Amino acid sequence: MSTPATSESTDERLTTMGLLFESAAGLRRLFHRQMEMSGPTANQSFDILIRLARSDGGQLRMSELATQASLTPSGLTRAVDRLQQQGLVARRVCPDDRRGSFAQLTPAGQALMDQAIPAHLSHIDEILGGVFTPEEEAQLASYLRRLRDYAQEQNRAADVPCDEVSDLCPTEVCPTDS
Amino acid sequence: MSTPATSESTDERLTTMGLLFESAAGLRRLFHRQMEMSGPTANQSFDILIRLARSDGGQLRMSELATQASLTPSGLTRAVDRLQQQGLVARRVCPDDRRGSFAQLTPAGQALMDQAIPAHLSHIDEILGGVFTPEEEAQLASYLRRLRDYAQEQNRAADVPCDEVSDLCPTEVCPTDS
DNA sequence: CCGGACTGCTTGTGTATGCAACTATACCAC
DNA sequence: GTGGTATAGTTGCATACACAAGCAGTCCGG
Repeated sequence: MSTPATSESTDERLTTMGLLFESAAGLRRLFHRQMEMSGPTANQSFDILIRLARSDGGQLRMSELATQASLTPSGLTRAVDRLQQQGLVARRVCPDDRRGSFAQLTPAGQALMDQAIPAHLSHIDEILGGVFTPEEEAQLASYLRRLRDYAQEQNRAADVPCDEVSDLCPTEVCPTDS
Repeated sequence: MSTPATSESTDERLTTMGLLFESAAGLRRLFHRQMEMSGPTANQSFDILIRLARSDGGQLRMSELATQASLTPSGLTRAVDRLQQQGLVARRVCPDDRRGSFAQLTPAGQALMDQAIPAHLSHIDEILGGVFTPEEEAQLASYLRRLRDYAQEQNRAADVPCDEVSDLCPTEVCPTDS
């Protein structure tokens, strides 16, 4: 709202958004190549596996994993199906809530990640280290975090048509967790 | 196992990369919603249409458009097929090179974009204006541009395996195992 | 307890995409 | 010209994803 739609400034902003999508797509492809080289680790499955590997006990609730991986519940179900077929993860029923499931790395999955993650990390190091100074890197991360949080919040608000867009949702809460 | 831990700095970098993908995915969803609201304009087709709208004469070579939209030639062919079916773009044979095609906005496509772009721009303004100061915004754009250019360069280099790598790839053909 | 609303995940279906193979045109050496 | 190679785009096929509907388990007010 801060800026009226002067065609020049909005044009810059359009470009900025384009840069975000293009850089993400470009890096995704880059990682995709590198993965294929270093093993049969499926492309986008890696995103899921690495989040499990970084989680305590190598497990995560399906819904949490879906959020982290930017997938819908449906998409995550299929993705975990595939990984399960490959023997890399297993489903564990959540003892506290029997509706829920954990996805958990199997020993094979853990071993695969132990082998694959270092290459990935050094690839990332190469990219970020080659393009940014440490300060720039930190700043970029901060900017991106703001964008992500903003988008997440907006998306969540849109998902819950609850009492709707809060024009009049004063102290009344849509008390999302966290 | 519980701590695959390499180092902490690489862990931060992993997070930074994650933030890039998450923010892009989150914003993509956000735009997707907004588009559905304001018209039948297909989600990802918008990305193609807007690039045509911003190009001289509302037309672009297929290959150029594919690069800009982060699509493979195949993906772009289908996407343009769909838009053509909807009457929003047309294919024009390139007079200089009869292998090539232009994708060009039809009057209907132009009209649709004239109507749809302002809403999109104000949505972008709302996001960027709400999250960043102008200086931050400019800096973010600069960072993202570096990333995009790096990724594009690397991907292009990888597409042409034998020219650049020939140092270590003597007379033997690049051994694509499998 | 009992019924209804809600939540977490899965399944049915359609679609967008990538890769590999193919066609048609262009370019180059001779 | 003719043949070989490179380039622009398209097609066959497989896959990954989203949306909507469905199902089981949970929670809550009586």
